[in-house]
Amino acid sequence: MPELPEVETTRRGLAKLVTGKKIRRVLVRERRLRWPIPDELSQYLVGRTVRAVRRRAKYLLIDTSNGTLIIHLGMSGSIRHVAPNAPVRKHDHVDIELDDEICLRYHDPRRFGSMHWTSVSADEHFLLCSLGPEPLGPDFTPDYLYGRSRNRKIAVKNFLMDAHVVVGVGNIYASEALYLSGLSPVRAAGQVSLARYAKLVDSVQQTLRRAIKAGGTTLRDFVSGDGQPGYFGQQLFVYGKAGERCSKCASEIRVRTIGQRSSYYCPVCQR
DNA sequence: CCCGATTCCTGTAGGC
DNA sequence: TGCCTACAGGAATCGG
Repeated sequence: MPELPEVETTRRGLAKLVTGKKIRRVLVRERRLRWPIPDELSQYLVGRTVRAVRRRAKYLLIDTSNGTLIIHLGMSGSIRHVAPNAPVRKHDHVDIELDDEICLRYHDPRRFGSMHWTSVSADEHFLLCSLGPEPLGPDFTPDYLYGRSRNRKIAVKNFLMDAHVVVGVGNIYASEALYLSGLSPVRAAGQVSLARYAKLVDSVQQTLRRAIKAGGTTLRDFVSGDGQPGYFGQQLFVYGKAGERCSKCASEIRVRTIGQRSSYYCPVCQR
């Protein structure tokens, strides 16, 4: 699924392709995504020029002269650059055609993605206004995590995956980062020391940076390529490796369900 | 406020 | 070989 690295790769590809271009036509084949695509989407977009393509959390923000299109790729969404008459595949839900015969095609089998329109600052949109800091930004600090976690009884893994705490840390990266920092995924968030949170911040950033680097080589230009997710190629320490040996202590890696999600961990290294 | 459970959806993997 | 079921996951929302 598109993780932060895939979304960022998509953003870079889109920015290069559509900045400064005028939107000529919008075709919605299936409006039932995570939220219904607004009926007026075409009215909002057609005739407008793309000013910039930004990212906030896993949201793509396409700024035009009169507002912003907010796109989430959900679990299975992708945006590809195709020829205007390219054959339509199953689950090709939306086309956005721009100058120079550029056609952006939104494809999403599971329809967990979404498209919203806002005519004011996207940061004020209800989906974005209460999001936590970017994990690779200056506000994601040990002090911040420590402060937010006091008196919280929630498992530290769920805490880390809460987008109101910090954005962009999905199930895979949460398992990996907790392993790197030697923290048990089930430990209460409020019972983790400042020093441990410092280690965790470092681990999250290291994990994401490595994934972005892998995404950068595997995905190159997600918009014009096949949109193959890149995280498969990256080095995973524990995720999906139940029964295999821990690379530090050779204990057997375990899997258990925490907050309705599979969590992989080393029972010896993580306390 | 806090937290766990439920929900959306379909492709894929595993079992028999 | 083929059918059937379980599972995966982001994030809003519901219920206690």
